[in-house]
Amino acid sequence: MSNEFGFLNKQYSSCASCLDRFCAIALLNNEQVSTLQQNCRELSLHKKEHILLEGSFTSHIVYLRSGLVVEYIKGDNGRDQMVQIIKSFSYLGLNSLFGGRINHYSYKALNDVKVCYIDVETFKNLVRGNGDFAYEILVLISKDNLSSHRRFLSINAKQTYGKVADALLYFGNDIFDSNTFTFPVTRDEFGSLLGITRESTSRALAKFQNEGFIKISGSSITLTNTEQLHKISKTG
DNA sequence: CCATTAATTTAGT
DNA sequence: ACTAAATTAATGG
Repeated sequence: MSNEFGFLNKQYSSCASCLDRFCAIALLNNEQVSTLQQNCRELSLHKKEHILLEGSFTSHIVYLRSGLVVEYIKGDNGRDQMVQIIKSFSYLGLNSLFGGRINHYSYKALNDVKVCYIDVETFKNLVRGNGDFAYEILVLISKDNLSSHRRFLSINAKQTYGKVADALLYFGNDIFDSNTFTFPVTRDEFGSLLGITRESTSRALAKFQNEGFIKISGSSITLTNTEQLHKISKTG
C-alpha cells in the first residue's frame, strides 16, 4: 500500500494480528482479511466526540475496539433520546446496514475510544461471500434486537425508582463488572435512557444514597446494597 | 407518582 | 470567570 500522502502510510496493527478484533474475523480466509485490512481505518477518538451521525449516509460500519459508546437519536424538542450504552468489541451501525442508505442512530464516545471504520461495501461483500461470518453478524443483530425489546418492555413496566435501580444494576453487572464504577453519562443522559427527567434521576440517586444502597463521591458510584436495589428494581 | 418550573449550587474548562 | 450540569423545592396534572 502506498500513496502520495505520507501520513496515510502510517502502519497500524494488521487485522490479522489485532488483539481487539471481533471473534468472527477468525472465520475469514486470508484473502478476506486482507480485503478488510485495505478498507479499514483505525482512529482514536476522545470523550464526547461523535463517531456516526443519524441521517448521514452509511458509508462505514464501525468496529469499537475499546471504550464505551452511547447510541442515541435526535429528539424533536432538542433533547436527544439515548437508546443504549455499547461496550467494546461491538459493531456500530450494523442495524443500519440493510435499512436504507442512511444511519438510523448517532453514536458518541463516552470516554476515549479506539474505533475502526470499515467501508460499508467491503463489509457487505464479506457478509455475502462468507456464510460463517454472516451467521455471526446475524447473531449480533438478533441479540441486539432481543435485548432492546426486553429493555424497553421492562422500562415500560417500571416506575422511576425501579428504572433507576435497574439501570444501576445493569451498569454494575453488564457494563463494568464491578459494583464501583465511574458514571459514564450525565444525569440527563441517564434519565433519557430510562424515559425519565434528570430531576427524577437526581432524586432517585439521592434517595438511594440516603438509604445506604449506593455511595456517590464525585462521578464515582458504588453499589453497596445490590440486594435492596434488586428488590426495588422488581417492586418499585 | 412523577413531570415541570424555577431557583440555587456545583463542576468543568 | 464563565458555562454546563446537578440538586433541591414547590406546584400541578
